[in-house]
Amino acid sequence: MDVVKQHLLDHGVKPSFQRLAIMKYLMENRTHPTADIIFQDLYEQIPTLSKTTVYNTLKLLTEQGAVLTIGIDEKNARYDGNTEPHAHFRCRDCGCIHDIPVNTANEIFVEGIGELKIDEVHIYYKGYCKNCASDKN
Amino acid sequence: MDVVKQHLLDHGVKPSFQRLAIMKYLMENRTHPTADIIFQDLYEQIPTLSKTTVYNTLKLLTEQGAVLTIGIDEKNARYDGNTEPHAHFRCRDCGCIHDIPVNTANEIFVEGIGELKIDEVHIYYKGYCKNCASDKN
DNA sequence: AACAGAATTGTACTCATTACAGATTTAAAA
DNA sequence: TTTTAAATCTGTAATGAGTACAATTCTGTT
Repeated sequence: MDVVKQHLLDHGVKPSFQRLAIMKYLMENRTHPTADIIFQDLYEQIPTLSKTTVYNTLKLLTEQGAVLTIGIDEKNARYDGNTEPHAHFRCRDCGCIHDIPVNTANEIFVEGIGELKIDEVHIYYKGYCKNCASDKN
Repeated sequence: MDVVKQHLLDHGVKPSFQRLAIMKYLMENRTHPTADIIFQDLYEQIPTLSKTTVYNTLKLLTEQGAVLTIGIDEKNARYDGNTEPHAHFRCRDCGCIHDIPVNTANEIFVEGIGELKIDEVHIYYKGYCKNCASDKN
């Protein structure tokens, strides 16, 4: 069966036309897009798509764990179809976002957390990417 | 000399009346407040204070490394007068934010970052605080 | 086919943050 | 001390991501 459809079903999300399109987009585009970029791109193929649906769907997918919402960009939320544990880097100059292979799952076991019930960890790196760092000589 | 004034000078910030008030507030209130909360509280003592000044000052202080801007809350930016390396926790229920004693400075040395020049790391934990976890029984 | 509930759509709205231009303060020169 | 320019601060208006909501469409079931 379709990988995208199966992914939604695995996370208890009924695979509607729009949900499939958005999930497929995130699985094929590992660019950590904003909701608006997803909307713009999909709107070309699906002219009946509403921006509200994109927001609603991304919220649902995040709640069900089918998608990761990333808060590394102060301006907009970014979305990631890769839910395997990993960290993120963002360039201060060009704003590009890269995956960083850190097993964030290990980070959940922390000293000195008292009685906090931690269930999620986000690690955000900031700095300059290869291109932007070389621009600065 | 005044600790607050010295802190600003150490970070190359000219210690104006407003800047001192905002920096002092952040050093005395380790509650990770929003810009609006800072404004509300200081406005009682300084009725001439402008919200724009609070935003401008927090931006300046962050750029100069005198203050940390925290992105753990999707709604608003939070500010922290403690610039020593540490991580943050936010409760999904009540929204409270706690410091977590993790030496984020160590996290800067990561495998597989390619040629990225990393200069800052943020670690955000999410879950339920002691009070909110017990409410759920 | 008819109905009920779920999903989608479009518009109006909220509200954190920023832009901007005018007023005020600072600090140093004359 | 007065002058002057730069820095800082202020208030209002604008921006723009995200949400509320009510109307519409779709889905699956009797």
